[in-house]
Amino acid sequence: MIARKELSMINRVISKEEQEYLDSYDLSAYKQPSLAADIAIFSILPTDKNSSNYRKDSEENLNLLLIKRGQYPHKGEWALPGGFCQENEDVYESAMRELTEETGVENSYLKLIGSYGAPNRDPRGWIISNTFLALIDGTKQKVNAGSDAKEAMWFNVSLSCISDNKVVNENEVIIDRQYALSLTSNDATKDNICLSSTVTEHIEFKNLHETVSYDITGNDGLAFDHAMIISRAILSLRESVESSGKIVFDLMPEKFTLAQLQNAFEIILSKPLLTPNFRRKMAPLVIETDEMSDGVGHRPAKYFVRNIEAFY
Amino acid sequence: MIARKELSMINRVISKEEQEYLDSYDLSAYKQPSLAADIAIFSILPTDKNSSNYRKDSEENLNLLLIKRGQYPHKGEWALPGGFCQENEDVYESAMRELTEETGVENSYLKLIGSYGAPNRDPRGWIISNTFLALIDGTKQKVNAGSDAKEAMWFNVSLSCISDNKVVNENEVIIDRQYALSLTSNDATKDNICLSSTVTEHIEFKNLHETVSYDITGNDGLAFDHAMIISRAILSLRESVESSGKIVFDLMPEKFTLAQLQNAFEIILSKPLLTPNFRRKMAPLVIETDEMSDGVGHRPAKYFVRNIEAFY
DNA sequence: CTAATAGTGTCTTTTAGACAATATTAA
DNA sequence: TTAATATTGTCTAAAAGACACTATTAG
Repeated sequence: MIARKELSMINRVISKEEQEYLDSYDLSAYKQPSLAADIAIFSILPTDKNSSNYRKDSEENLNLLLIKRGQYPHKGEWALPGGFCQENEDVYESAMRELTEETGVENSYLKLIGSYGAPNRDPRGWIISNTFLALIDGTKQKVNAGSDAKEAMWFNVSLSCISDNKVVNENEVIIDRQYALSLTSNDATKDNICLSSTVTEHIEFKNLHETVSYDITGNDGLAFDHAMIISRAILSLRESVESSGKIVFDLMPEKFTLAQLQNAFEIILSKPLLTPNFRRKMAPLVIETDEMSDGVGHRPAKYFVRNIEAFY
Repeated sequence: MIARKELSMINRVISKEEQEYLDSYDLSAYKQPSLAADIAIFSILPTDKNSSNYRKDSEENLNLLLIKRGQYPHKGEWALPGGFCQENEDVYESAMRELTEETGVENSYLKLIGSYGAPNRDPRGWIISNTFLALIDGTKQKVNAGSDAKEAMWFNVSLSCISDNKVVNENEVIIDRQYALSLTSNDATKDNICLSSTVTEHIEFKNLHETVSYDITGNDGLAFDHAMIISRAILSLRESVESSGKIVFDLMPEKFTLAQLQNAFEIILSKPLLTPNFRRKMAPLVIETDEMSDGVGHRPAKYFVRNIEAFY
């Protein structure tokens, strides 16, 4: 829900002395990096396999958009959509531009969640990636809306903690967690593609301060350090939803049922919620319409829209 | 509390074909920016004026560290500490390096909060600033610990909303807010320095999506777009504290009284809290020591330390 | 003693959790 | 009718808000 654009009108008189300084100033005296914007674009989509039971709703899942690299490095591997930041734009604009190119979506929730610049992360050289979390309405997206021939695909994504080790000493805590990241292609027309990775999280609290580091300890099919970036994007998404929940609406179409909304919460938080309590909590944030779902093989549900006044 | 360091060990076999591709690849074919890390370093410090009343505790305030620019551009104006990212480090490391240089503090809470790259933000050229929020224990810091002769100073900082306009149409919300940012030097030995700025926040919800932009509409004494960056850092700090509160402990020394802790919350949230309720909420996060404050002109207070187990 | 701050007890209100029960649809 | 999902009601438990009250210190 937060797409940011910064404008600073700094009207300043530049003296002759300052102009001379500026004219002789050489930014490239220090080596400059390339700056990329990489985006973890999530949406909620139905899984491919339809249940044979006409009564059952089709299952939904968290999906992430990846692009198959057509060129070195990491040719043939799957990577987050992204691109280099250009001189006439800030990095939010780069991210939004890439997002529109890949999905056809003009606006979306877009939030800066990290910056990655480990010296060896890209064999082409010094490339820093500012990474973004984007959430889009799954019914709106059109993969490969852009004209370029990149192969883009939605993947069912899941991140689960497979080991969690905590050691508490006096005034000191060390936590090691391993996460299994798993991605499977959500497209029946093509062969099933499975990508996976193991990411280790190391948290150290010592001398009154916390240090967190991440490491890729296993990787199958994901380019660069993207397995780590994706894992952290998912953790960041969960955190955001836990702390307010309002961003979940960015995954919804204009009109949605409360079951759809609840489903989205459950998918992101990886835990079931009690329906009556969920509805009670959402009540002030939505407005009932007079439309109903139909042809669903069971009792139809009311469609709701956001109650935007309650958001501000 | 979160200082991040990323390590990705990507062990990959590079084919001859790929090596040839890499050898001929020229990153500088596209223009490259300079990347800077700028840090909003906050701490809570006593205000300069001591009350004449021996019973009263000295007042405390939120303080921000600024550096007087000794060179063009914006020579003589005050700016956030920061510096260019170097090739052997990621931008978190640049931020931490700058922080240590300026304050002598080795570890601190450090969080990426934004990226600024408007084309005209720096007259020297294309400089992108990844900005960080840092919180340090005010009793530990030593301004100008580094050897360079930069003039660094703590400023009492306050951000207040001076106008708030909301228009709700059908499916559309437009909000315009003006914030007054005010900074006054916290150093009795020098002349009183007052910096101020007006920053406008524009929020638009339209076509199911939110767009937020910020603009500097008045500025006295602050360099570049730093008035906006500072304002947003303060808003970001408030948001973090509202959503969990745990980061407030990063502003505390090892041992602190509950009144000190409550004071920090009140300063950041700009609102008074009810003491009994505050103590009840903090109880699981702290451990009582057997030390007490003394010589305070009134009933002494117990010192507490963090209960680190409750944080994880 | 007094002003100032430290610390406790308890009542009320709000919010969250659990679960039973009823309602409606397509086949 | 039935299996599936939609929707409501209500009881209980926990958390948050409000405020009266007692405790301790330096001067």
